[in-house]
Amino acid sequence: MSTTLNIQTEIIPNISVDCVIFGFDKNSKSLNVLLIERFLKLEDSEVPAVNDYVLRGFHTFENETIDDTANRVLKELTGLEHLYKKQFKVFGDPNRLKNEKDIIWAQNEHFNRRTITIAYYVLLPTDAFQLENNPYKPKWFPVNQLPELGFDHQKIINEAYADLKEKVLYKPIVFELLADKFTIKELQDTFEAILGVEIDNRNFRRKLITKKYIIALDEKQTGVSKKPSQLYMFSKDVYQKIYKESYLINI
Amino acid sequence: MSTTLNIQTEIIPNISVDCVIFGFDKNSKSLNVLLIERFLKLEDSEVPAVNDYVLRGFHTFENETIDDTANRVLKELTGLEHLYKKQFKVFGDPNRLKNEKDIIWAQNEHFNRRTITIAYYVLLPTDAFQLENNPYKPKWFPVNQLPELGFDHQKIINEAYADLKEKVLYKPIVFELLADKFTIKELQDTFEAILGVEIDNRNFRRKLITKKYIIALDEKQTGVSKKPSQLYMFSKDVYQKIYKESYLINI
DNA sequence: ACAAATAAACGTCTAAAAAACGCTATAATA
DNA sequence: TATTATAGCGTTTTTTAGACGTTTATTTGT
Repeated sequence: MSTTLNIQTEIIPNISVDCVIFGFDKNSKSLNVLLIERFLKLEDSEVPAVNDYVLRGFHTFENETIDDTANRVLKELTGLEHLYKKQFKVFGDPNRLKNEKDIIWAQNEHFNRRTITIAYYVLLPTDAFQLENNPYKPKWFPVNQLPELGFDHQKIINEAYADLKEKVLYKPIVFELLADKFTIKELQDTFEAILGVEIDNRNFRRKLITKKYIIALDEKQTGVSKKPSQLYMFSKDVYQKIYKESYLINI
Repeated sequence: MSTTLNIQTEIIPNISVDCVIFGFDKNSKSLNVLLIERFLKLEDSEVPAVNDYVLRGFHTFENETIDDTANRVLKELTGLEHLYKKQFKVFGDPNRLKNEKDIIWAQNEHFNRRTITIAYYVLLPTDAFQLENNPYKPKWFPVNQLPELGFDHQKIINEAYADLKEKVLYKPIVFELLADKFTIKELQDTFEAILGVEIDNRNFRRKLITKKYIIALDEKQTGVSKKPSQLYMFSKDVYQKIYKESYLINI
């Protein structure tokens, strides 16, 4: 037994945090969501009572901020810290758990029936960490081909995706979905995957390359069987200096 | 005693909803926030122990949605329903109540020390309802000249205002701060008050008038001592048809 | 009845940005 | 050395933003 002081505190039974983890896979050009399996087999039955997918979530501890609960979820699932995350909405409907499976699950886990969950979404490249050896067995699913989801998690993902689609148009958050060094084509692929549109490569390229916060590196892509492309990085510093306030009314 | 069935339920002691009510006063051209007084005089003291202002908030009932808690706050304070409201952030720091007054107040009201509050902001014209006869004695304060505020409410207002400033640039929410019929000048005044900038009247006018969802009415202003201006309305229907997807990447 | 004052409303020009589309360059590999 | 896929540059047209001058409608004072 360790002599380390154990400052573990109680969880708040009616407050949880769920994270919609969006990962962009630049090879398949697909925007994915990370889900874990929810599986329950009752003693008296042959078929599983619950067998679907859910978002990962934790209950908040008494002495913990909401952001730290989200960080805990992310650390546990991805091993990573300091990820871009956006707290976008609270889901607190008294009838959130309405279907049979959710009720069985809640009883089995001794959940509080009226739990409000504070939802975040998170952006990262899918290859930022490895899925193997993770005890939760998380899996990536394309955002438009999700499996059957438990609780109100389909709704949560829909709203996260809607918010992402909106924000990506006027905030520099796409870069969070890519590695530090990226090509203009990858950036375009990311926009296309998120928005579900086609973008003219020539206009997109010109528009982005002329931005002062998109910085060309002294490096080119390697290991490709075509003309290797120029690598770029995004400078948050430069961005913030430029976009102090622009006040272009765009309604 | 009434025979009406009383379906009053318990409150959830650790979950509350606070509303930042923004009102635009087109006469003073000022963006205001509605606050109520927080006053407490302890038996053994001459001077009040607590005497400042706060946002209005309620605890959520066990059988109530979060949105309905917000609606309850708004109804109580303004008498109005169906106001534009945006749930923008949760404030759930374990040390939210840190100064002396907040702790005295919390003890006196038997508040749960770890309460998370779900914050909304609301937009309406200040003349949409009357302040008189309201038992809470709410008062309007210009957003840039707020009095001393209790709890973390200054922080909540700051974040609401920051979110409003951002959203107003690309979502048609200004109209919520004006009456159904408005002049182009009033619209401009509203933008100027929110953003704290000056806008060229001639360019603004041209830009707005050409929008299909800004519809000129067969009416002019009355009771003004200058050339009366044309009244317009905002058509949400037309707006939504046009802006299904515009996908202009504006980073 | 008329002039002065004031804000509404319209117009013109210029520069910048977006959109549409044609074309060339570079590397791997067959 | 030819092929081919993608990277990357260029040109024109259209749209929008920004700066600023002018006219028009109304009330109010004389």
